Amino acid sequence: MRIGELAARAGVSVRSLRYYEEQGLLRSTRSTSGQRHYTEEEVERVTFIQRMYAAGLSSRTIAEVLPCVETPSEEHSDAALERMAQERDRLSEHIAELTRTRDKLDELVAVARAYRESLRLPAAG
Amino acid sequence: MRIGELAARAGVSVRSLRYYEEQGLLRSTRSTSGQRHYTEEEVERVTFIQRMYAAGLSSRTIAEVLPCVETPSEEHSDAALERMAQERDRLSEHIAELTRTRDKLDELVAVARAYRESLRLPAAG
DNA sequence: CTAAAACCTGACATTGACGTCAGAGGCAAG
DNA sequence: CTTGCCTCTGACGTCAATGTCAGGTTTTAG
Repeated sequence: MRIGELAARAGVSVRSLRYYEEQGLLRSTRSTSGQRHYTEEEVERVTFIQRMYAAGLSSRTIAEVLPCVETPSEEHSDAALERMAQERDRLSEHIAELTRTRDKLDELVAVARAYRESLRLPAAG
Repeated sequence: MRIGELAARAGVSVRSLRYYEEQGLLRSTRSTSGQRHYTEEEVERVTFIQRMYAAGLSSRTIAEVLPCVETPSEEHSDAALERMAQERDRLSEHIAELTRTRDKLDELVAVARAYRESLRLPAAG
C-alpha cells in the first residue's frame, strides 16, 4: 500500500510517516518512481510507535527499543532489552504519579461539589 | 521568601516561576524594589502546577482549574468544576492507555527474555 | 564600602513532533 | 491527453515550556 493508505489506516498524518522514516522508525520499499510502499504489518508497527510516543518516549528511545520488538535476536536483546525494561519502569512510575494526580483531582472535585451543594442548602444558603 | 528559595524548595527553575506568573498561575507580592515575595503556601501550589503539567494539562487549562482549587466559591465552581471533572476523565483515559502500553512492554520484555534464554540453553544453543 | 550573589525585565534560542507550502512528477479515469 | 488526486523533496512555520544571555539594580556577607 502507498503512504496515504497507511496513514489513513493507522490514523496518523502522511507527514508523520515520513518523519518516522527520517527518524529510523519505519522503513519502506520504493517503486521505480520513488513512491513509498508498505505491507500490512506496518499498520501495526505505526500503531505501536504512536503508543510509545503517547507513553512519552522520544524518537531516539523508540528507535532503541524497536529492533527488540521486531526481531528478537541476540544482538539487540542485550542493550535494547535493558533499555526496554528501563523504559517500562519509567512508564510505570509515571503512571503512578498520574494516578496520584487523578486522585488529587477527584478529591478537589469532591470538595468543590460539596461546597457548592452546601450553598444550595436552605440552612446554609 | 524570594524567588530563588521558592524555586529550590519546589524543585523548579526560577525561569519557570516567572513564566507561571506570566501565565496567571502564580501571584507574588512585590517589595518596593520590585522583587517577588512568596508565602509558604506557594510551595504547594507550585508543586500542584507541576503535577498538572506532568498530567499533560496546558497552562491555559491549569489556569481554568486553579481558582477552583484555591478558593472554592460559587463563581468558578460552575465552569471550572466542569472543566476539572472533564480533565480528570481525560487523565483517567490517558492512564488506562499508558497502562495498556506498559503491559504491552511487559509482554515484549518477557518474550525477548525468553528468546534470549532459549539461546542459552544447551538443547537449543 | 565592596564584591559576590540574587534579582529584575526583555528578548532571542531551543527542542520535538509535527503542519504547511512550493514546485515538480506519477497515475488511474474519462 | 488532460483533469484531478496522490506522491516526492526540501524548507520554513508552529507551539509550549524553558534555557540563556544582556544589561542593570538590589541584597547580603565580609
